[in-house]
Amino acid sequence: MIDCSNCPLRKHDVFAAFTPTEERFMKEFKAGELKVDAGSPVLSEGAASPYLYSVLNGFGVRSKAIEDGRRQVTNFVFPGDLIGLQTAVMNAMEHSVDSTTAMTLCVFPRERLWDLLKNSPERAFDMVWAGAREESLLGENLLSVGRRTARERLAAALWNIFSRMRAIGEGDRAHAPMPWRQQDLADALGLSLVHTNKTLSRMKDEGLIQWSSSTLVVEDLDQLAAVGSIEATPERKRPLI
Amino acid sequence: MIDCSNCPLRKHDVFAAFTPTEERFMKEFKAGELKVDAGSPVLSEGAASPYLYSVLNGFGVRSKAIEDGRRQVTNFVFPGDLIGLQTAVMNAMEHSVDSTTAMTLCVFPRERLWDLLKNSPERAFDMVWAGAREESLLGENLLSVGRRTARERLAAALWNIFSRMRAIGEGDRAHAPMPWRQQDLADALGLSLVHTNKTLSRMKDEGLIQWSSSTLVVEDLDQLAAVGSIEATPERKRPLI
DNA sequence: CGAACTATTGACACCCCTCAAGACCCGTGG
DNA sequence: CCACGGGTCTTGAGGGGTGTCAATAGTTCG
Repeated sequence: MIDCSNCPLRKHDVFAAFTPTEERFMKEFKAGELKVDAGSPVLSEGAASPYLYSVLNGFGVRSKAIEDGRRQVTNFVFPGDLIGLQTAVMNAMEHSVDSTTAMTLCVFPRERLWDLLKNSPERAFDMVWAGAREESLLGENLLSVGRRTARERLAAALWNIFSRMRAIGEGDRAHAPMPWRQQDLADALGLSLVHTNKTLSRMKDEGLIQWSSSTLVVEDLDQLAAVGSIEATPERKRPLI
Repeated sequence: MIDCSNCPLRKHDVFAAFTPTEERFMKEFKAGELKVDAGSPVLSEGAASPYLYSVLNGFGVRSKAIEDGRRQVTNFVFPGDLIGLQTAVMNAMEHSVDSTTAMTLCVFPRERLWDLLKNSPERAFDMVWAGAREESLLGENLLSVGRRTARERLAAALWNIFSRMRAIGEGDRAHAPMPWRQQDLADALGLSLVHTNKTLSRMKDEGLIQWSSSTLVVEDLDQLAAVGSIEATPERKRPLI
């Protein structure tokens, strides 16, 4: 039942397994696992949560909303992501997290965070790392939404999703799972659903991508990166310290 | 010369002064101070820096750029902000930081970060907090750029700037310094300079705001928040742990 | 087989961008 | 003191990218 193999709290050296001491420590920190169905809320904007989660498997979205219903998804959630850092460290969540597929989460009690920081500088580093990485992804998304055309945004977003899927070992050279709806993409890119759909159609017609039955097919990743005006840098896996 | 009074690395309890031990520790961590002129680069996207900075005074912007020159400012930089967390924890900066006014920065050597995390869980918490806060600000900005109209974006951005100025003790009830150019605002909001200017003019005509000679005047902050479709929540100052 | 959700497509409107020119502001040097 | 120059702000005209509305088709699941 207790499984730490996919826990993001070991970014200090992503290739290093936990030492026996660390493993024992982490198992003690872990409170259990949580399974949620597809399309369920995990954490809600404005709420405080006594728990902090890491994603063992499944996909989701982080999003923020305006009262009148407008929604912005700020990032896509992948296995290995940390959820609830904000609620752990501030008073409340500043964004919501919802599952897109069924997910299973690793549960950590927030009140033990202090012990973690005190007793394990490696884990402290990991959490700083996780925060910095999230900030970096948000910045990239902000650049897209603020300064790229619809076509570029879509290309960049699909490239990123493809890249992150590959990084967690999903899909193969040209294929990747694509669990999100067009509406989620539109909300992530600051576009309307209709325009997202039309732009996607055009990209399909051009043979740039294929997307059906929750699978994304990209023959030429570099071309996609070029269309998206992004430099195709793979995920940095190995922090320095 | 060594002054830690405005250092963000004490968010654990923002009202608590450093203990003598902590003070000694931080002074030892600090490598010196750096003064930069207005309009100078501090840290560049893609570069690694051996230093981490905190802002003692002055203002700046964080920004990302596309090769063809398009620029997105991701956040405004205020005194008390931490700069270079990404370079400290990942391999390189994912965004640039430039000074808007003259700034003086507190310099910390990156290679001593590990000691900091190991010896001071309070500081570790502070850094996690700083990262989470930055993420929260970016998320708010992303929501604006993706889902708000030009008018709303401007109102929200000015409200936020006003609010952050007040939080650091600048300005008074209705006045606040406004060091940035319209171009910076436009780049932060994903708008063109021209449209930013026209929308601002309209807001001035309506008496919603005044802005001249680097000073922002807002008589009715709540009205501004309403126009921006934001809930006027003040900065959270007191994290829980 | 129906219900609910998701994707697709067309028509039309408008918000915002681009281009372009001029005004203002301010430091520098003759 | 005034001319000059660069940066910033302002204003107008016109075009295009994207949003909204609305209706239909396709898909999934009970």
